[in-house]
Amino acid sequence: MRTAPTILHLDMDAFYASAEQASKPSLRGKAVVVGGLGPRGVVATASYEARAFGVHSAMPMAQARRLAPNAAYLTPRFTFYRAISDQVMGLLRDLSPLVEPLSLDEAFVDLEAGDAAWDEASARLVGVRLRADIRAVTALTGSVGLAASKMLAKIASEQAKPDGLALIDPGTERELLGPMSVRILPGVGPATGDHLRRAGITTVEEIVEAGEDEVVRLLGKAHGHGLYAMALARDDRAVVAERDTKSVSVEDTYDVDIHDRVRVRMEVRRLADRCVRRLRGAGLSGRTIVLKVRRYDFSTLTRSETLRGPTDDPAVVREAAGRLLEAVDTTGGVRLLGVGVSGLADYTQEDLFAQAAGEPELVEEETVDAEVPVVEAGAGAVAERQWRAGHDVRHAEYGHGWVQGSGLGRVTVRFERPDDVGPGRVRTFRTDDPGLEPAEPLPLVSGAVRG
DNA sequence: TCTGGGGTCCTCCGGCTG
DNA sequence: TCTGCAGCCGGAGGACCC
Repeated sequence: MRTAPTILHLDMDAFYASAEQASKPSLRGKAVVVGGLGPRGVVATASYEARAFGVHSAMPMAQARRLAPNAAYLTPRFTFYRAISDQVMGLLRDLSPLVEPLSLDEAFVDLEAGDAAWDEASARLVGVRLRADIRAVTALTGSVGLAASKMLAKIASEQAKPDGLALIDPGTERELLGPMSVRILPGVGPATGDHLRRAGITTVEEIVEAGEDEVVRLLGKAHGHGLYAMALARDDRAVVAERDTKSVSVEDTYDVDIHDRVRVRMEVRRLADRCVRRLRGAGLSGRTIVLKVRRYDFSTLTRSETLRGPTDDPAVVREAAGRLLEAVDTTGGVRLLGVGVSGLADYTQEDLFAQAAGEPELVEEETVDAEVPVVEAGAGAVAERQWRAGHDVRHAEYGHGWVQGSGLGRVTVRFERPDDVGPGRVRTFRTDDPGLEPAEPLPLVSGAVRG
């Protein structure tokens, strides 16, 4: 275990919501909630203003709306966030070749491996500069944690939030961790937390006091030994730059439970196709096909089948998923269906498509990029354009703006750009207004290159 | 109140095989 | 040929993370 605080953890502050606020001046300083807007959506990110009302990640959207009825509610724009994330990850890779992204908004960096820092003073300097660079390039803020291990660097960045930097001095770890809740330790979620609490253990200190044997008895071997070591601030997990994908899956939660068996079969086929498209996109194939079903009562079951060899043939995956479905009782209705492939191998089989005799080829999804407003054929002869809330548009006369809302043949647009100082003006159009068209997001910092 | 989507890892169980 | 056993693999589910 190293002795200098040269592991850096970066966590962008309320990332999706902050990106939306940076992109839309009228939302700055306001409660913003990003997540699924359907009846079964959950919150992905809430701005700090929304958190003041008690809104937080993973909360059902309906509950968020009761707590913060006046907040702005937006669907996520992952393509936009990914572009910003690429810029941030680029800054991290300038520091070291050992960068381990955990998600779009979080990463570990091994500063020693990049010769970027070797002691407390140099690490702190790197952190300060990094935060300034992130702000200059993206107009967003990130919090930085510095420590001698991944676990402690992550705890430090948590303490630094929002918009701060914290460094844990080597030698002070045990003292710092002791009084903290067991939930601070990686791998302790609600279930393990409850388990420990029933045994009278609520703080990190109490894990140490209970002793390794007792913790192993309570939680099992792998988890117990690991957790006891973490409680002693022992964590020598390395920063790993490249991780192989182990599985690829897609799933959909339906606004209304599906009861019709024919419809269920159709959805499973569609999901199988989508999954294969992702699989092939990543240049992979896999041996094990997994079907996931969440029933009306939220009970979830998975059924899997392992093939003789890896496949990326849509017909094979469709058939396997279909077979698995036949063994599942869906009377009562299903709220979620999913199809996944694991046991991955590093190749695709172009020619196998030809073998799917009589089977329809991969059907292109009606919306390839669901984040872009699309022209969709409606039930009638007249095509009606769908404008998604929060997405960028351009109007021939008024310029760049974003969709505030749409319905009943009308779409309301606020015309503003990221570099505007105050909120822009609002106009309402017919949804088929010929002057209105979808647009790409503008860079948050003028002059900055978007990825 | 009513619970997303995409992952990873661990545990347990049962069957197969040498 | 039967039995016991160890080890591996597949399948299912749970917990956790962002």
